[in-house]
Amino acid sequence: MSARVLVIEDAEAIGAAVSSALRESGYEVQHRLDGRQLETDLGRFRPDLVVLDVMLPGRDGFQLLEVIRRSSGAGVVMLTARDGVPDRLRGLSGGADDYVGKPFVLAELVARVSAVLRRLGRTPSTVQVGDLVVDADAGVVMRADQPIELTATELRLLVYLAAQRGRVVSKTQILTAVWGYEDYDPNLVEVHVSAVRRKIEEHGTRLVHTVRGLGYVLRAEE
Amino acid sequence: MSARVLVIEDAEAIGAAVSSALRESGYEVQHRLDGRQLETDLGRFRPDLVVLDVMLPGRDGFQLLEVIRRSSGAGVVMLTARDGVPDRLRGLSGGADDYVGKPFVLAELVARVSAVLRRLGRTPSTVQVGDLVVDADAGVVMRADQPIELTATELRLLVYLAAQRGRVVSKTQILTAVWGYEDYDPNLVEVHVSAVRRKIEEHGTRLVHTVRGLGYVLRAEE
DNA sequence: GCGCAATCTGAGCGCAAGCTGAAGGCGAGT
DNA sequence: ACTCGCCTTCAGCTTGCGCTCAGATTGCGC
Repeated sequence: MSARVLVIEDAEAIGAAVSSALRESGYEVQHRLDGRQLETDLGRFRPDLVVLDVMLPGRDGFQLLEVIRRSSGAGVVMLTARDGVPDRLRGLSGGADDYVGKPFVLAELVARVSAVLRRLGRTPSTVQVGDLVVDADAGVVMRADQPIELTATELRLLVYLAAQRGRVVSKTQILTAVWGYEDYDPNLVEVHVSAVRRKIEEHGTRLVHTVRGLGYVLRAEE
Repeated sequence: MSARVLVIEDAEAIGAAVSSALRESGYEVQHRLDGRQLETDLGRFRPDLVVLDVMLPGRDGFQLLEVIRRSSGAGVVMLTARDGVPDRLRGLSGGADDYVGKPFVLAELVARVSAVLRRLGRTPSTVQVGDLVVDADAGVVMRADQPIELTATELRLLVYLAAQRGRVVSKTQILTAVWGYEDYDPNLVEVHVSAVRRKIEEHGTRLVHTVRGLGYVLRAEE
């Protein structure tokens, strides 16, 4: 069900932060400090996607990228230092599926990882909850076959809730996943949940349920 | 079975309180006043998680964090003074799995420790007792495949009982684990146990058993 | 069986959590 | 420069949770 992501990043700090952010988004994650056992990991862990730092001790990211391409169908998202054009071009021409320039916001990386996985078909692009269909790739939301117009933020919020459907997510989780914030402003989430509700529940039953003191769930029944 | 937690906190009082709260939640705990013998502890005690104060004599929390990351797979929860943004960011970018700002409620710390351990896969996320399923992560409780609506407090209480299933827990233990209270008000626990029972035992057998003079147990049979 | 302590539970109140309409500010497009 | 739409902040309102209390009930010790 949930996709496997291998993170290769020698900076402990970043690697750990990335790993836990991805875990919170529901992926199964393994973290390595270098690419030494890459071949073994590809065989054993069989990741659907690899998050790859460019600057690594031993073999660098581009060498590892080739290894991955040669022996696995995994997607690759590269972390390039300082969004420099040279690296960028090289990464793309080397066949990375996407790249993120450091420093980056965790939420952005998670979003790109999800996008690549969807493109590869490893993650369903559309989620259905009752008569609501959320197509994260196309950015389209339909309720009872009627298209619904959402703003960018509302869409990100709903996509996140859809990815976590059936599970209660706290406002803090939503804040970090959708906005990448660290500071806690519950009302910001409330306002946008309210907006989403107004649009998707206008002609139908309640889908975004409030769980007082805990957060929100996207769920059809009850 | 039970996870090992290493607490490094120079304030005796706080360290002792944290340790005993964690012990009451079923963890095996060791408490150190500084990080001098951290490497030894990591090797001998092999903690699954380290609760780390930021302000410490000798090496500070961030230095210790690096040591832990380098030589152990343990999770890390940091205690940052006064929830200040700088510390907070530094903690995250430093790769802590979570952080708790002082002053904090014991129950919150325990909850976060449990959450991190679950994420790391050291503790099962769902507990099953008879036909009752408690998924602490998703915040969902089911009885005989029927979802049950609990309030935040009721859920925390049930999650705690589920984590201790089969073991008799006293009202004091429940109070510190769920509320973080120091003062003893048995009725508070009784009221909420009553509420939980009403909801989860409405269409089924008794699960939360009273053990007069001792406390409560979550158990299927008898 | 009696008495007392432990436990249960219904009721009500206060307040924090959550909702939402309104307004300000900012960026994009014209 | 102006407009338009979106994001965010703010403030007042509503809701329902959690706590306290008190009377009922249970079970243990003698």
